[in-house]
Amino acid sequence: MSSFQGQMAEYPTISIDRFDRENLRARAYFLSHCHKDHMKGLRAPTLKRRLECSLKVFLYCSPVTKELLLTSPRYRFWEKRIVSIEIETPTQVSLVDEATGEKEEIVVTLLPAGHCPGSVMFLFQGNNGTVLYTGDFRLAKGEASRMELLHSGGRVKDIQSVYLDTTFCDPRFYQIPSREECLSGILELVRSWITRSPYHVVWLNCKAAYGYEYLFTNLGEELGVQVHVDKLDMFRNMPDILHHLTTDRSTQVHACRHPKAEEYFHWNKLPCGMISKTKVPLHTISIKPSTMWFGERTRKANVIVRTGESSYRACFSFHSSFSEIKDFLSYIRPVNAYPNVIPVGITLDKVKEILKPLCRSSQSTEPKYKPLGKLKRARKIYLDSEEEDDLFDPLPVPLRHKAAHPITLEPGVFPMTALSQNQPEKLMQSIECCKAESIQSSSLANFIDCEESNSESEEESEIPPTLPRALGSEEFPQQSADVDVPQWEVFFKRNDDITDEGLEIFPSSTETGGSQSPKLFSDSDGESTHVSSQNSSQSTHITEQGSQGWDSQSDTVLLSSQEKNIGDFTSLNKGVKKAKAKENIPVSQMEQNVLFPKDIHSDVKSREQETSIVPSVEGPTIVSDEEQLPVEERLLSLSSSADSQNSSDFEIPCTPEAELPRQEHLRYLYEKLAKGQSIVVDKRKCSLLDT
DNA sequence: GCGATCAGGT
DNA sequence: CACACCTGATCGC
Repeated sequence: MSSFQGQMAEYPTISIDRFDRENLRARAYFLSHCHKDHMKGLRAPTLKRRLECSLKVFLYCSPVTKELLLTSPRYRFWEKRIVSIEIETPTQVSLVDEATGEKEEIVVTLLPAGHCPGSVMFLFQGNNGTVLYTGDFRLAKGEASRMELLHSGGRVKDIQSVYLDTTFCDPRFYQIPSREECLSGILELVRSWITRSPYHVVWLNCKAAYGYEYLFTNLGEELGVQVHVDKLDMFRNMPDILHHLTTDRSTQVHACRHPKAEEYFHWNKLPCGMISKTKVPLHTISIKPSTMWFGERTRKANVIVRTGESSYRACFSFHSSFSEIKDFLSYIRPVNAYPNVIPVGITLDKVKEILKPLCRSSQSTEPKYKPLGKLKRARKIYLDSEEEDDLFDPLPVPLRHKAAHPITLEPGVFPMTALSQNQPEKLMQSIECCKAESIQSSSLANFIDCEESNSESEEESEIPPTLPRALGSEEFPQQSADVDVPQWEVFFKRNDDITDEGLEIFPSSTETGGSQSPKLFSDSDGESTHVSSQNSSQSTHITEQGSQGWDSQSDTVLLSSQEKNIGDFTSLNKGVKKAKAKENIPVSQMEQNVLFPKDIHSDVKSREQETSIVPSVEGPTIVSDEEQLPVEERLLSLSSSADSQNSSDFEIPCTPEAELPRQEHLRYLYEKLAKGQSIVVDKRKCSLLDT
């Protein structure tokens, strides 16, 4: 639950995700996503009144968030005052004090947050520096490195402060199975059940909240079923979601709700009232999405846990795990990181303590223990699972430079650039300097119910489903009206490369006569716990063979019985393969990748497209702050290389360390080490533009 | 009648 | 575990 009060130190005249108290004086409002805990005060009469007299106050959000928000009649009064900003399009916003006429310009960029439809992070750039408000987010490891607009000049931008979703920022929540793992687990459970007969139905016990849609759409796509929901008109302009939903109760997959749903379910009745189909009683199982987490060294267990005869919990998280947060933050390396959420069971100070070493300032002040007697560029032993397994020493300071300040503009919003969304991605390194030292395992069941509500319940829209909404085009003629059909993919990239690992635990065909429930818990490997009772999840906390390499590599594998077969590089290769399939990297660039080590989540980014903010339609010219550095030169070339010297004020090493070398290269390095040869790495010269 | 707050539930 | 909502009761405007 967000406890962010709405204002950031650097830009106190804007309010984000809070609309009460001090925020009533804001010059501009931002909404990261449509969950209630981020909308406090948004429909209060005080704000409504203020809006009536302050004609220059607007609410900025993503097109999908605008759509979802305006579906609710209670927020309809915002209609003329919401400005949707396209994802990944730096846009200038004028912050005007209506009393004094004082004006400040700020450039905001919306970055997909992977939390729910429409959810974004806000990157603000202005006179008080660059700050990132993450809203709520779930980003997989390495995803920050693929965000074009977090970078500039081939490096991560110089970010002063990050206002961070710290929901699971506690070592207790070290890992949460990936979206893909959870999805495929649920998928196979549902498949194994509904293929038994037309009378076998599944109730997805989801709470009133946006965020389950990607589950519905994936079930729809994989199983060819539509999901029964109570309402779908909010998605009327989102065909990719709408297509997989239905209000027809006769489907085999339900996500409908009812206050007495649990009671209904006890009597084999669905929340929508369905109890039989053509007079044949239904066989129903319930699947309750819950967050399951695993400690740092815990081998993952199944993403599905049976909690009763016909009840299951399925792993599902809207928020990044501790290791994902750590990866994100240590990549961004802001000067400051402020928690937006106090995780359960720990204090604000404790969270700050956790965040601090991930911030830049800590690097100079906190001496880090380093083992003595290292060989030059000696390989570190793989210690823990989620870490970067740096092949090389982390450099003390990541490269960064400040973005150029855009020129001042008239009030309103101006898209600053028209970057292609499909451009190849940057190859950026992850820098992992700080490993969690001790992870206390919880003896508690490691799941949390997944609930983030958004629905307005009662009197919801009577809008004709087909009518597109008129946008505030008078105010902002540069925004083409009625064309912003929200794109679901922007928020959740679907991974088309889901491996078939783990599928064997859900025999979809074999019919076991005895139990009504699908057979779920084959012991996929000797030690992973699997369960058919409620105490199961505790066993997932069992700490296993401390620092063995292989289990640390298996972080992308959850269900697999192949875990034990994972060699040193299996998951690396898999990662590369995934990235390739997912990101549509041009063949030529993939070929380049072969030549260089790369992080499993990194991709080569085309140089020519950098973060240069170029004029789009009528936007002003904002110049790229620097020339691109050739990515390739910063990669494996371990000999000294002249990285681009353009505009270089300082010589600072680039940060290639975090790229995980490819198998071939590792072997090469190992061979050299085995032969007693030293591996020489020269400091490379890179430019640092900011000061 | 409505909003804010709290207790209780999931 | 206690999330992040919902519902219902109470209180004050």
